[in-house]
Amino acid sequence: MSNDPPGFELPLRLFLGFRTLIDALHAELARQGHPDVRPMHGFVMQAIGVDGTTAVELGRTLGVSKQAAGKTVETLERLGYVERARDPRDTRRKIVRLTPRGLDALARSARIFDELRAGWAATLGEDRLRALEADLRRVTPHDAFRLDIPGWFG
Amino acid sequence: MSNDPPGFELPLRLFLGFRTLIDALHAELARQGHPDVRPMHGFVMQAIGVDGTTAVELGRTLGVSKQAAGKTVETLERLGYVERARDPRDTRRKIVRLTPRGLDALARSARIFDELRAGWAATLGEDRLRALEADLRRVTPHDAFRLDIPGWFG
DNA sequence: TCTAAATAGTGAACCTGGTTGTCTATCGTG
DNA sequence: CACGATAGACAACCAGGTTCACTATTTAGA
Repeated sequence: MSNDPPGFELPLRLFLGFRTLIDALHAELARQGHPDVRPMHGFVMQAIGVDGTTAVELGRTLGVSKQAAGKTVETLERLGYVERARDPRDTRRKIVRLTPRGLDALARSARIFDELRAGWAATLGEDRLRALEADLRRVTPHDAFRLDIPGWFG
Repeated sequence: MSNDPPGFELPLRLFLGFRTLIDALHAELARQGHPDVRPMHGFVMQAIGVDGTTAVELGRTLGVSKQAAGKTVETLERLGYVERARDPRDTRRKIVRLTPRGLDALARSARIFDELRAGWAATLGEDRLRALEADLRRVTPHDAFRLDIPGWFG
């Protein structure tokens, strides 16, 4: 295997690919009226989803403590992307829901991601891109949406 | 293109692939006597390199302020992975060098990354993996080592 | 040559996002 | 109906990032 690329290139390229897409997404999102949504906020809003959730549940989804989830929700609330309301069936709970602005950001993100993917397809060819996605599916955990991105660094 | 996978899967898979490798690396690194080196430290040590560097230079390489670079060097120093010494030709500068322990961690990382890549090659086939790497090279910035990973989140 | 600009490092104050521990209010069950 | 489990909030702390300000040294130019 002495002719193989060094192993460290693989994680590097994966990360650069990820970063490239996320940076492009947020540049475009800023252009479309969402300049202050940070990469992490996108993932959090995705995790909140259109049906809403609670801080505890969100923390579990994202793999962080409920307090950390609560703090992030607070900042998202300050930015106008989510709102909280008491659950009438269980007054301990506070349902976190996306505001129209939050839903707009989410919808735009989905469209922009599709466009970015189309850009890659134009460069690589649709078949190569599909192969790339298929290969990645084989070497990554199957339950896609458990990213617990926040804070896994450090 | 209505039959294409949704665009958001691509960044997700790239990130999961990256994360999978990094997590595996650090699990193995911990097993091999380096339990307290964090993912970010690995990138920083890689950026320091075998020849050493300075805080300012390191900051530029990593895309963070010199103060931030300095702080990270401090913690790495506390952990015994780097040491600092004044540059005799320019007494303003302090050269940051990897200690033997730092070099050991770096060497082990390289070997483990190679092994992890071999694992992917066993799953996907060497040709598919090479194709994946080649495709990623085409859609990511060419100058590989400018990751400025620290803090690009948030 | 000598002064002024540029550079290296450091410290302080602050921000974000993470942690754990503690506390209260509410729910649900034995 | 009392007690354990759960939801949320608050505090103290940590890591790593930022900017601003400052000192010490080097370098370049009038």
